[in-house]
Amino acid sequence: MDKVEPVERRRGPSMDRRSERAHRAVLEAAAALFEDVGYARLTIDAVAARARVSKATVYRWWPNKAAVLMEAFLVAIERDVAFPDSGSVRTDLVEQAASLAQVLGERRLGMMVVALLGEAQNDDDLAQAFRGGWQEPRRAAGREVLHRAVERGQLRADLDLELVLDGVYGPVYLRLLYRHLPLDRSEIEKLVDQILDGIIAPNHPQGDLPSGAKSRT
Amino acid sequence: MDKVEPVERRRGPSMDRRSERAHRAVLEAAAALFEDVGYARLTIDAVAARARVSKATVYRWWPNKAAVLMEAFLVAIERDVAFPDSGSVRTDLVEQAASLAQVLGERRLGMMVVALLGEAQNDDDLAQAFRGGWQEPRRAAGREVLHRAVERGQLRADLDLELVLDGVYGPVYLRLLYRHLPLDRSEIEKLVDQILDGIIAPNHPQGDLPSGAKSRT
Amino acid sequence: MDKVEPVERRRGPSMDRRSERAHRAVLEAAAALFEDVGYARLTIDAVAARARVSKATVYRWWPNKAAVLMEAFLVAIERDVAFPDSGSVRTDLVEQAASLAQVLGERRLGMMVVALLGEAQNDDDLAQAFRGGWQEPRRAAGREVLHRAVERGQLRADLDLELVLDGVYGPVYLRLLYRHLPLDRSEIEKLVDQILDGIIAPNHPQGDLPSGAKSRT
Amino acid sequence: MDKVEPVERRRGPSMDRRSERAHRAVLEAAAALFEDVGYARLTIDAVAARARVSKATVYRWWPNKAAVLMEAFLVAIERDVAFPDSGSVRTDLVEQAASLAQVLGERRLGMMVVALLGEAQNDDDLAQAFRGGWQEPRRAAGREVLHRAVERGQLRADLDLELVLDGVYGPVYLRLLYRHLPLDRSEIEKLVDQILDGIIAPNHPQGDLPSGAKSRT
DNA sequence: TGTTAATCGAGACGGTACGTCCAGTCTTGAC
DNA sequence: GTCAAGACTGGACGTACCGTCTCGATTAACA
Repeated sequence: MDKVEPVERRRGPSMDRRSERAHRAVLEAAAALFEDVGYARLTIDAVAARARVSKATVYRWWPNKAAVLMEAFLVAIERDVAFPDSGSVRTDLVEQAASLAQVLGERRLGMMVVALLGEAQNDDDLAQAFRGGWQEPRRAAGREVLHRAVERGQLRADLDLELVLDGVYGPVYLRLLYRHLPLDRSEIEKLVDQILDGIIAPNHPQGDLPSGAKSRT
Repeated sequence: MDKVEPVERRRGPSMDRRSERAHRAVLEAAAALFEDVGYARLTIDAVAARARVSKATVYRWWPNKAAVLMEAFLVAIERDVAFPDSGSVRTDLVEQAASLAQVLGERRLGMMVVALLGEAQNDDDLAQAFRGGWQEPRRAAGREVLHRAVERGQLRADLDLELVLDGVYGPVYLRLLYRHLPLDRSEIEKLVDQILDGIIAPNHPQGDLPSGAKSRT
Repeated sequence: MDKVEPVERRRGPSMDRRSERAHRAVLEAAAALFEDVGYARLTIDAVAARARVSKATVYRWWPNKAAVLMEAFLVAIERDVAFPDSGSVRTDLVEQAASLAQVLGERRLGMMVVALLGEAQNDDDLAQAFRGGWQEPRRAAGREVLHRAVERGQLRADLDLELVLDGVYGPVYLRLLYRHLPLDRSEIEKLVDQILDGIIAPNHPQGDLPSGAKSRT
Repeated sequence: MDKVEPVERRRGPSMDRRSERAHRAVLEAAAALFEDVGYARLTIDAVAARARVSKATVYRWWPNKAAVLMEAFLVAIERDVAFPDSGSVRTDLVEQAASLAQVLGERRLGMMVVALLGEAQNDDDLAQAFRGGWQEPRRAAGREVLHRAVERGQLRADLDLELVLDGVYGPVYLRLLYRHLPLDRSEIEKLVDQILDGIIAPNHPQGDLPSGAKSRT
């Protein structure tokens, strides 16, 4: 991901002239304030004040606080995308799940994701920016890892890769957003093992095994 | 679950008698308005007006709109908890995942979950009510299913059941809250199969199999 | 004038319940601030702050700052209307002109009149309130004085009383609003004499005397 | 009045060349917009936009919108000054009052006078420009007329000419700015007659006639 | 004729106030 | 004695202008 190009930014011949300083200051202020007070109590007034920028300037470049926060989030995480290729699916998946867990596990970023997810339910522009800037690049990386593993014969050929991706990322999200239990490195390894190997007891006659599984014993 | 007893509800001597109509009307109004305008634009004023109740009455029984919505959510879903016991893990897990998908897939309820999840990040009372009224009962049912399967020898004995629960519920949440892809019955079945059986190719020499898996070949 | 009934005040069954304290405080604050900073720099924010009232309360009862100021003005001057009846037109007119001069000559009130006059050019509600609350009562008093004088035979019977009123009040306004020259009591007396007696030289053959005047020599 | 030389105009070496088009365009735009929206809603932004001139250019030549409007007003009326000398005071005064009434009676110009009068209350530069560019030339013309009439013996020698000027102009202002009654040519003639001849009934014993008047019967 | 400094348009900037909306508290009058 | 009705303070909203400030682009007078 070379450059975040937020959907809500108006483009024009003279856009470049706009104050880079103001732009950065707003994003930093938004991130800092978000950490202090959370999304609901975050106000554009406060962001503008902390960034020593006028409110009008904020509204000139972003349509609402969700958009500001989205860009702040994307800036904060954009360097973290990883396309590992160790030759081992297991290692690569652990790597990716851990990278995701690192972002979501950081209090500030995790809360941002929930907040943005909430807003995106009612804001298509936001949803699109979220998907394009955050979700899809990560899934693309995961898809790549899985694809290579299938080609190497490490994974079954008949997999629905999207479903596998959900199988890996879903539990990470769930743990870190509900925060019902911690998710450290060793848990992530257990999770990946579980996904790779399945959970059924070996050598046990299962009355209802699916075709793929049946052939395995 | 006989009765939802929301933590945030203040109790008083005459509460049960006088407020019954008002109480119900508020929850109905909140649910209806939420559907129309979403969480952010839902106002206590509007709820009170629609319920033909004074704002003071709303504040007498709930501390804020998140609490109102939480109770409305819990009322709306409480009949849906399922403790299936078909004798087959696969069937039971599909049943439970489908039950969850049904709730989250219903536009109104799914949005409520995200909204409440967002609010709960900064509101411990809310988080507790959410866990106690929604999340934990469902996990308990799932845990029960898994426990029985382990006892029957259908699942491996060394499993971390919490991690398995996350493995089942996580993907369902992910799909339905990000809405990147649909999740119908057949997808749910594929998901459960995938979890049960794992995804590694059979008979393929995996250089990095975990200990548990290694012993299986 | 028993009661000022500002046009912009919404009437309803529960209007009387509104906080008398807030109402008074707003008018006082508006008058005080007007004196300090003038009309253009008078802000509703400042009025609300000084009155220790929320901005919403101001806007609940008045549509804009001109309306607030109008009511403040009417409250400030309403006790000053005079219906003198000394038996002498001259005395009565001097009395009334002096009363007007006293209001307009007071820096704060004079400036209010100009400001309100300016706003009233583009605001019919305001113009009507201004006429009804300020201008017309005073003209009515003047009309009464003139009418009695005509009946007593002190003034010519063929006068256009409205024009006479303009002849008396006009110069007072002009002096006090342009402030080109002062207007003290003795000037007012000279003015009234001038109006009563005219300015033509006695016994001088005027080639163009009007009919009424001609018969006078 | 050869040339309007507004106090607020900054002069520079090459001003006359470059700015001519812009200068005129601004004044025209200001006048046109004033007519449309009135003083309060007239904005420099709008003036600049309509004149196809940058805001900076407006501020380069005028300190504020009042100054722009003042110059627009002076440009609009400067050709209207009249120094009539018909030999008859009555005719000359009617002429001058009518000339004033023509300006004030034109909706746009009348509103400008009120607006400028209002602003001038708190802006000495403006007040001075108003007096020098509008008020005083007209009064000078009136003073001249009165002076000649006194010299010819048509008016009493003991008059306070300033008070007489106020007596003529004041009513015209009052009528046209309050707009309580129209003021056409015949009304103006009646007004001048009234001022010249006075309003007291001839041959009526006035108990309180002033000295000048007493000697007249 | 080509250089250069003044002036221009465009419009972003930090501010201030606008007028609206809602949160959450409090008062009143009717039932 | 409760409740609806709704006024209240407080404070954020998003908008509109203010007056200042870069920017290039244009231009007119001088080199």
